[in-house]
Amino acid sequence: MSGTRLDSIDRKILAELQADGRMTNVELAKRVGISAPPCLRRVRTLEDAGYIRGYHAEVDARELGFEVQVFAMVGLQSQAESDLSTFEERCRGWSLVRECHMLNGEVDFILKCVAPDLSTFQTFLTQDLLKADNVASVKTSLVIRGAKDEPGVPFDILENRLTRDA
Amino acid sequence: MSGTRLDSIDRKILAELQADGRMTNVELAKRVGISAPPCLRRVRTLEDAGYIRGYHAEVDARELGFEVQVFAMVGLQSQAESDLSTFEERCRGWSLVRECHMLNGEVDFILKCVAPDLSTFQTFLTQDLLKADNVASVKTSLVIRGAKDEPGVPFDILENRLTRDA
DNA sequence: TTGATGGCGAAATATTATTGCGCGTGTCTG
DNA sequence: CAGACACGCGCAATAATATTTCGCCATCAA
Repeated sequence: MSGTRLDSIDRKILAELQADGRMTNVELAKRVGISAPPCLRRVRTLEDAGYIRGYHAEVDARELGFEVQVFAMVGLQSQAESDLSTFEERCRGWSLVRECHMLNGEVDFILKCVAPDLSTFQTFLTQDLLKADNVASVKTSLVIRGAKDEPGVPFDILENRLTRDA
Repeated sequence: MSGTRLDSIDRKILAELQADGRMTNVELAKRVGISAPPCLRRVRTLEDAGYIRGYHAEVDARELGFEVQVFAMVGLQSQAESDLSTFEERCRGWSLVRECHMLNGEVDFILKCVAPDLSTFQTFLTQDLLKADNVASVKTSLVIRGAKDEPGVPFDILENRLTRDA
């Protein structure tokens, strides 16, 4: 399944679809240098193998009224596995929390949150996050502005590293 | 242009396309309860108005060999606007840096980085980031595991807040 | 050499996107 | 209060795209 290695065409496909997930299969085929049918087969294979997890429209949060973006560093009282996963489960249930990553170091978790305004976030912070079981400390930092926001894979590096094989 | 307010159908469209950016227009139309032609027109309008910035395949970084994910908190020596934007420009040029946000508080920037392995990241850290002009301090935290990663807009909250109008 | 395997591309078919047009609804205006 | 207008819908027709089918060629192993 995921044991199959990717060749340079597969990587091009992934790079193109990461950049434009709604590209037509004909267009994609043209760009990667093969015809449409095998191109579509490769895409399906990449999807099935889990290289492509899904497709998403990038929606402008600000235009929709989500003006505020906040990073929250969370420290827990207990780092027992069951307590960690309990907290993670909580995070998954909070709509304002868009990302939750467990970290090494002094802080246990970093959360990326969005909110329509500061008071909404403050309410969430005091009523939900700080009151959650096992939460010892929360330090928040407001995002003043974004300079770069391109989640995903740096395919330029991939090509350099793999020029040897395939 | 973006002065036009969205009705509940528009919001449904955005929510659906955020969840599945490759949904066919017929399927989308069915889900939001209108026929295909007006649905497509709405999508185009939303794109042109900037509500939809683009479409992207979600690629599994781990499968592609990017095992390491790191948050880096960066402090600068000077917070003069020109120095800030110089640093931001640098970040845009670094492939390993996928996100760069300016923060309030003690730290000036938070960077989300990916790398194939720890040594690649360490090389980047010491050779590039720490050597960059104006960088005063960098604290890094390795991501141990991800509990939630859904960049985007929490449409469930949007609906609750807007049930009044439209 | 020969048979099996895998991937390609041309052609045919099924889906989907897109355009053009007439209809109904709500609003503004005389 | 009627009529003109603007807006957005949906039907039907057309264009583009996706998807299947099938035969060909290269590679590899026996």
